[in-house]
Amino acid sequence: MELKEAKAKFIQAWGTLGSCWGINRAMAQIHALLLITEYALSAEEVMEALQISRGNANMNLRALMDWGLVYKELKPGDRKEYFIAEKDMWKVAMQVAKERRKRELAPMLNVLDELANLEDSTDPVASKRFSKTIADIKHTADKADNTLELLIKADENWFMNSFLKILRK
Amino acid sequence: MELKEAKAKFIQAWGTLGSCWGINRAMAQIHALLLITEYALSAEEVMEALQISRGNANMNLRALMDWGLVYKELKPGDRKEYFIAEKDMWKVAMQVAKERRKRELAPMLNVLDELANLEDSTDPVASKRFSKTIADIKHTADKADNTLELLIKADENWFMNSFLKILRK
DNA sequence: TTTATCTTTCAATATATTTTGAAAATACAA
DNA sequence: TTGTATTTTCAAAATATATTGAAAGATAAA
Repeated sequence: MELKEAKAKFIQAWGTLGSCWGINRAMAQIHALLLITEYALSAEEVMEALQISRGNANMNLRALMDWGLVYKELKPGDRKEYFIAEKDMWKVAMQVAKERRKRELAPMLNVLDELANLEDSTDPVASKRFSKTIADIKHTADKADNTLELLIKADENWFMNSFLKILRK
Repeated sequence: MELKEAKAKFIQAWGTLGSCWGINRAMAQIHALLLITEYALSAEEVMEALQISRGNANMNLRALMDWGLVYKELKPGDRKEYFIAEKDMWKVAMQVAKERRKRELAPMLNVLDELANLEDSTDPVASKRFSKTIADIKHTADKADNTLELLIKADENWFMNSFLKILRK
C-alpha cells in the first residue's frame, strides 16, 4: 500500500468511527486529515483534500474548534486562517469526555432530578414506584458523572496526571 | 406534573440522549419505556404506547436484544412474546461499553495496525512520519481498549465487583 | 392438514441530516 | 474611503436514515 492510499484509508476509517458517535462524516474526516498533517492547513486546502464545499469545510472546522479538538493558527503577513489538530490523543479523549459530559450527561441529570421528585396524588403507588426507578437511574448516572469529572480533573492536575501516566504505561 | 406526563418526558429525554450516541429515537424510546415499566410488554403494547408501526417496534426490539439491554419473556399458555429491560443501570452501562468496544473500537484498532506498518519506498521520510503518527494514535487507543477491558472483566468478576462497588459508593 | 395467531421482512415512503454554493458579511490594506 | 481577500450564512438540493404496512414466514393448537 502506498502512503496516499494509507492516508485515505485512515480518513475513511475515522469518518466511519465518527458516525457511530453522532459526529458527521465531514467533521470526522476533517479531524482525521488534520491529525495526520503535521503543519496547519487552510480551509481551501481542506476543501481540496476532501473534495467538500467551502460552507461544509467552514462549518465543520468551526465545530471542531468548539469541541477543542482543532486550533486556529495565524501566519504573519497572511490573511488566511490555518487549522491544526491537537495531536496528543489522551488530551483529545479528555476533551471529548469533557464536552460530552457538559452537553449530554448534564442535561439528562437535570431531567432526572426533575422527575425524581414527582408526586402524583391521583395514583400515589405508581407515582412512588416511578420515582424510585428514576432515582435508581439517576444514582448510576451520578456515579458515571462523578467518575468522569474525577478523570477530567485529574488530567488537568499536574501531579495526578503524572500518576495516571504510570497507570497508562 | 402528573405521572403520565413525567413518563412521556423521560421517554422523550432518553430518546434525545440516544440520538447523541448514534442510537435511533425509536430504539432509545422503546428502551426508556421498558425501563420504566416493571412488567414485560408485548410488541403490541409497545406499538400502542409509542405510536409506532409493527415493523419499527419489531426491528428495534430485536436490536435492543442484540445489545443485551432487553430480554424476551415467554408466558406459559400465551403465544405472544413479552419484553423486559435490564433494570440494573450499572449492568446496562457495562453492556453498552462491551458492545461498543467490540463493534467500534476493535475494527478501528485493526485498521490502525494495518496502517502502522506501512512502508512506502517512494517517500520514506513522509511514510515514516505517517507511521509514527498512526502508532501514536494506536498507543492511546490501545490504552483505552485495555482500560475498558479491565473494567468489563472486573465487572464480570465477583470479587473485583464488590471492590468496585465500594469505589462507586 | 388447516386455521389462527404472532413475528419477520422489505420495498416504498417519509423524515432528518448533511452538503452545496452563491450572496452577504467581515477584515484589512492601500 | 474603496477595493480585495477571506470567512460566514442559509435556503435549496442532495443524501442518508428511519418508518410504515402489507405480505410472507413461522409456530402451534385444533
